[in-house]
Amino acid sequence: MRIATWNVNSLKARLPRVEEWLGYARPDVLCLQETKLSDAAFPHMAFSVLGYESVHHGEGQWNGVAILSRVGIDNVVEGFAKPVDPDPDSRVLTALCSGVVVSSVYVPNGRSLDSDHYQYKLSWLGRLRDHLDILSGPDELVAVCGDFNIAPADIDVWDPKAFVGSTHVSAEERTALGSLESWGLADAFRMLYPGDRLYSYWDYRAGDFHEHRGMRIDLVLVSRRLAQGLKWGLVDRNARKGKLPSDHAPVFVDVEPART
DNA sequence: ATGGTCGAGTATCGA
Repeated sequence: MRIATWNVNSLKARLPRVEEWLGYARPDVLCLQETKLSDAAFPHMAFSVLGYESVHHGEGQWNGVAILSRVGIDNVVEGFAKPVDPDPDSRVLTALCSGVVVSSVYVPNGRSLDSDHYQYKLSWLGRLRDHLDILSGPDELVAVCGDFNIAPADIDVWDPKAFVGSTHVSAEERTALGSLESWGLADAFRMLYPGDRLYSYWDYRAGDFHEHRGMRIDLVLVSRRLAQGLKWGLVDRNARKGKLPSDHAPVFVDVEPART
C-alpha cells in the first residue's frame, strides 16, 4: 500500500501537476494540504477519472485538506473528532482507507515564537493527539500524513544555525511532535533514511531548491503495525521541478499492513 | 550582505 502526502499550495494552481503525479506515482492513498478551495470547488471528477475517490474539508482561500484513495474511503471525519475543541480552520480530515485510519493534516505554521499563532500551533498538536485517541488507537493501523510545519531534528533543516529562534525547530514544537510519537507513531521516512539530509520543502525565493536549502517538514507518521511492514519510500523531487511547482514535494511510503 | 517568490485576490498578507 503506497501512502503519500503533498502540500500543493493551491489545488487550483496545481491540479495539472497532481494529475500528472497520480499518473506515474500511482499512490493508493494521497493526502493533500493547502488546497485553498471551498468544498464546492473541489475537483472530484478530475480524480475519479484517474480511479480515485476523494473527500475534502475546505473553506476556500486558505488551508483545506483532502484525501484521495483508490482502495476505498469510509468513516470520514472533518476536523477534530468530538468532543475535541473544534478548529476554526480546515486543517484535518480523517478517513478509513482499506483498514487504515488515515489523517491528512496541515499543522498551523506558528509564524513566530511570540505569536498567538504559535500557541495555537502547540494547542493544535495536543488536540490532534486527543483526536487520534477518540478515532483509533496505537495498536490499530494508523497513518497521520501531512505538512507538520516542524523539522523533527536538526538534520531536517539545511542550516540549523539559520533557524535559531524560529518556529519549526523549537523545543516545544519538537516535544509536541514527540508526544504523537510516544502515542505510538513513528516517522516512516526517517526510518528508511536514518542519516540522510533529504528535504520536502524549499522556499520559492532565492533559488533555495537548487541550492539545497530546504527542510523536511512533510511527514508520514505510522503506527507500529504499519511500521513493521514498511518497505520503501521517497521524496519525489521531480515534482518540485519544472512548470508551476508547489514549494513542497510529495512524500510517499510503501507499507504492507501486517495481518492480525 | 541583501533580498529573492509564489498564491490568494486585486492591496496586501501568509508562507
